[in-house]
Amino acid sequence: MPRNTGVSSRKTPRQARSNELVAAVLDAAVQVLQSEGAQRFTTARVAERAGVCVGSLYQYFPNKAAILFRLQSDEWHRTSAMLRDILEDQARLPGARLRALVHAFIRSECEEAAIRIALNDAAPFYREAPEAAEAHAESAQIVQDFLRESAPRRTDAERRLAGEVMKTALSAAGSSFSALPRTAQEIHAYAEAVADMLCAYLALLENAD
Amino acid sequence: MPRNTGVSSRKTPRQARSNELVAAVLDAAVQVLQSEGAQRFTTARVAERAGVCVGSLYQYFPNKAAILFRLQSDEWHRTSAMLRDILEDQARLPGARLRALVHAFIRSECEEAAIRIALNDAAPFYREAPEAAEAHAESAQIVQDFLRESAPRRTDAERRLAGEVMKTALSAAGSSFSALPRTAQEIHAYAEAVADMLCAYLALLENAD
DNA sequence: GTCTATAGAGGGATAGAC
DNA sequence: GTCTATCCCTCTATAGAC
Repeated sequence: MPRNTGVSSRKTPRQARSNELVAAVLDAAVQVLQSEGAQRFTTARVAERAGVCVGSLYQYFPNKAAILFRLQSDEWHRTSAMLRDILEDQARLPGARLRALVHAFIRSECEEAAIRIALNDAAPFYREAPEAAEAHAESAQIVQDFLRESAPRRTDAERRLAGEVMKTALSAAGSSFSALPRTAQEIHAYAEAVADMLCAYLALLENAD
Repeated sequence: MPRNTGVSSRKTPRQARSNELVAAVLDAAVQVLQSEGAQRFTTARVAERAGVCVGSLYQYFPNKAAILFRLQSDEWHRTSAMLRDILEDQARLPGARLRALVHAFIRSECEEAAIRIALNDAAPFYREAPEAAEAHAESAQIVQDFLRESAPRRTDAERRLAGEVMKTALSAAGSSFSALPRTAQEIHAYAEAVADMLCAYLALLENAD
């Protein structure tokens, strides 16, 4: 039980201990996804890697999908936070913000490519979860706020559509590009091209019809 | 054996008969994917739906992945043909061709949404196949030819990058949008927004630096 | 709370009869 | 060429000891 070998676990109260187990499981889940892929992602493997037994795992996660969803959910929140941080930065022009976001996003996708691909493969297992819709709405709202500021002459409906298109394009660019290992130069060049496209679209939206 | 009840099968030569079985299996595979989803896509179910036995199925397909790959491959070829037909139409301006392509593509994605989602979910099973790379290269070449014509002042490297970005954006727009059932109006409005983005990018590429 | 052991279900692929 | 029967494996989830 690697994570519990320290003295600390002995003195840790119940609640924290359970959190440690949860943390260990999630940590192990990431490792299993990366090293074995979504197809070989099993509760047994996760439990073994986490140094706990399957039974314990099922005390904190109702099923396999819950583990995967939790990983995806954490990822979504990190992404939303990045979105918000960059797009709400009033000190820069909208176009510059958008360009910065693209670079940051593509870079981060490349950094955790293996886990992201595997999570994507596992999507069928957690796709139905209601929280998935919430996470989507959260990031959509951030983009909406950004567009309301930068393209005030457009209607809400136009902005909703445009935001959807931009978000989809960026997200797909990240997924597809990070499927292969990339050098820093490649990442920069690709992000620049994506930013060119999104910024050209933004410029179009900024102007009146 | 629904597909072989006709008299024709009795007189059909061996080769054609084997093709009939292959066709029946592929047909059934599509139905199973649509009605049951990728997770419940099993050789047994496909065979049952095709009205053949598992053993026969395995005489024409070495394994489950081969069936799925064949479906995806057929889909890729259809898409490539559409790409070529529209983008090579010299009678229209590049921007108009691109816009037409977007509309045609989004519409076609919405028409076969269920099967496409399921095939996507099944991607881990056939992703490694070498033919996957070929199919990708084929459509990439078509886009390259289009960009060479419409953005002649760009370098090959710039066009390669831009083509990749555009293809990814369009493909993702189709996948993501068609995940939910859509009305004709919604389809048109969404395609229009995607076309706006891609055409804005194309206009940028058409101009010199 | 945590462990071991296993029930129970399902699926991929094949052997061997016809 | 086609079918039936089935082997063998993997996996999820739980029961019950400690």
